[in-house]
Amino acid sequence: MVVKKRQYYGFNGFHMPPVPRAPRSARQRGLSLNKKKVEDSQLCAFELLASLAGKLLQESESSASSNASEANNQPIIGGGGVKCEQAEDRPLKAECLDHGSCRESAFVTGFSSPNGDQKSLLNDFRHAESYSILERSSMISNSNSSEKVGADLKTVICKSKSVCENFTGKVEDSFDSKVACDGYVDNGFRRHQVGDGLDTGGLTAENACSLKDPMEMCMKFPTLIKPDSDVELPLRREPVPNTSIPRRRNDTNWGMKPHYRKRKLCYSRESCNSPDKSLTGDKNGTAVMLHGANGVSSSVIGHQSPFHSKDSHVKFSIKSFRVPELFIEIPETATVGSLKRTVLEAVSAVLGSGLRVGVLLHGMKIRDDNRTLLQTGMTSKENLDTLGFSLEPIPVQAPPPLCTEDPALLPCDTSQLISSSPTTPIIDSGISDALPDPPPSTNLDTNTESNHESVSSHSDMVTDDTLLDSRALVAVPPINAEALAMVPLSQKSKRSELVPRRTRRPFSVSEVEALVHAVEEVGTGRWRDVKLRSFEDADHRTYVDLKDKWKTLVHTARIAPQQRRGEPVPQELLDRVLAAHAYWSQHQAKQHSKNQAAILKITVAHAVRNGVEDSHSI
DNA sequence: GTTAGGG
DNA sequence: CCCTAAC
Repeated sequence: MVVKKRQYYGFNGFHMPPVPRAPRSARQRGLSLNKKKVEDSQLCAFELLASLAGKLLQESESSASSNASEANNQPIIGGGGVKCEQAEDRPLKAECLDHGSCRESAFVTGFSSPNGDQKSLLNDFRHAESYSILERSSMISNSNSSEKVGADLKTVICKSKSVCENFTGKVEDSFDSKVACDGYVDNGFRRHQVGDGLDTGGLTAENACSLKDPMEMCMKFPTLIKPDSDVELPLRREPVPNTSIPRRRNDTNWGMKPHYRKRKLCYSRESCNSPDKSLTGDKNGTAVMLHGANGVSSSVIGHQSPFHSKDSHVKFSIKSFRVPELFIEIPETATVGSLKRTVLEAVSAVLGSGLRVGVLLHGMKIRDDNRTLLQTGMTSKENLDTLGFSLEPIPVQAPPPLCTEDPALLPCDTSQLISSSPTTPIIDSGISDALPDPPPSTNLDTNTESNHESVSSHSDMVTDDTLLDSRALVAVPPINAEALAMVPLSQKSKRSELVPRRTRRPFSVSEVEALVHAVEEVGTGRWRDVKLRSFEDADHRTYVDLKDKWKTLVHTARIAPQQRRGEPVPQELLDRVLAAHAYWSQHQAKQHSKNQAAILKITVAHAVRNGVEDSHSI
């Protein structure tokens, strides 16, 4: 199973950074290479949580009958995951059932080592307001440890009720969670919940342990987790504005960081590992957004419960949505408060402009709304892992320059999508980084992330996050679209309004004659000379006008007389036009000396022709 | 600023 | 005639 997972990630091209125990900094960078252990551990936590949650839900939902089979079959995507799930399932279920409320919320807080050294706790949370959170804190460190740990732990947060209920199969994702993590994980929140869970008597550590090896769980988890979801605006999230800032700094400590370079992988793993990642993800995500433009990817958790034969339902838990990128430029002297406001405004603008939801599977946007989940393959576990939702600005008028939203722009979309989607690895992050702005980051939030590493914390409000990430935050969508639209319009209007079209002044026969004569002498291609020679005093006749008139004269001469409009031009002049045009077309006219000769030739030719005719007539 | 062409 | 690209 693990292998699969890896492959999966591999597909993405990202390697999850291992994280488990090493200090974040170490992990993130150096360790990143070490995927296995760390990752696994991390993953496990999530997976466990997810799996547990999912199972609980499923069971609660489904009849008991399905359970056994499910456990076997359901393995989460990751092979390892499967086991965990299975093992876990029952215990969890039992727990849930006992409690009866499991579906409402299940939380797992600390996970311990597989061996049992570590403890894992599974808690039930019932507070509606609270969101269930799965953390793998213990893995990293003591759950008690506080914020940092929490941060690292970060993981999946769900709205307790809705989410939990929804969870069926696994829980994925997470990156996003960063926000969630921030908020909750830190501090008190986490503890609080934990405490609740314990008190509640929900799942206990024991249970958790029983579930399985944390390691395994972790392993699985990763698979579940999707990298793509980067940032998130957790729906649920409570605002924690004030705290947010401080936290972030803390977050940084947390160590999450972003690896933007591979956002996905980073996310996934990091997220698992630490909350930072989420932040990172944001950033990365942001970057991604830039590319893509649009949207917003969401961290989604999809659960599927294939087992239930009854009516198969696919459950999705959408933790958060990434906010479209916003670009914020603000003076260094601006206050943090103003920065927040600025970001908030930007975010509000984006959200307020109207959004539509996009569904991505395997990084591909599913545009056909008529397809069933089954048809799209969304019901399969594997696919679920790659499932993602995106918020896209509704194209208001002109499609934004970016490809962002418009589905029409496949490439862009794809890229974006891809980036967002966990499955596909994304490059953007790199780009974003590149773009970066060291400066901006510095200004804005230094803390946030000038380094990817430093993490921004999710803890902060979305806004905050946004800001942080912001180094490049731009609400691409609506704003750009409008702006774009505006530009063109304005331009058009300009011309008409500002510079009224000149009044039409048809050439008189005499003017035509003068023009023909001039062209015969200097040739075509020397309109300025023609102007000077024959229309010097005619201010309303520019050399461009003369050129255009010659063009029309040639055309007129070539068409049937009946087709000609306007004041009739003597055929004689039209003949001269054709003669001169033919001549100069072959001679490139340019030298005056030659011109003179040319003139003669032309004249002669013309005369000859006429003469011939005349002779005949005569 | 001119040319050359498309609109 | 306008608008632009290309000189």
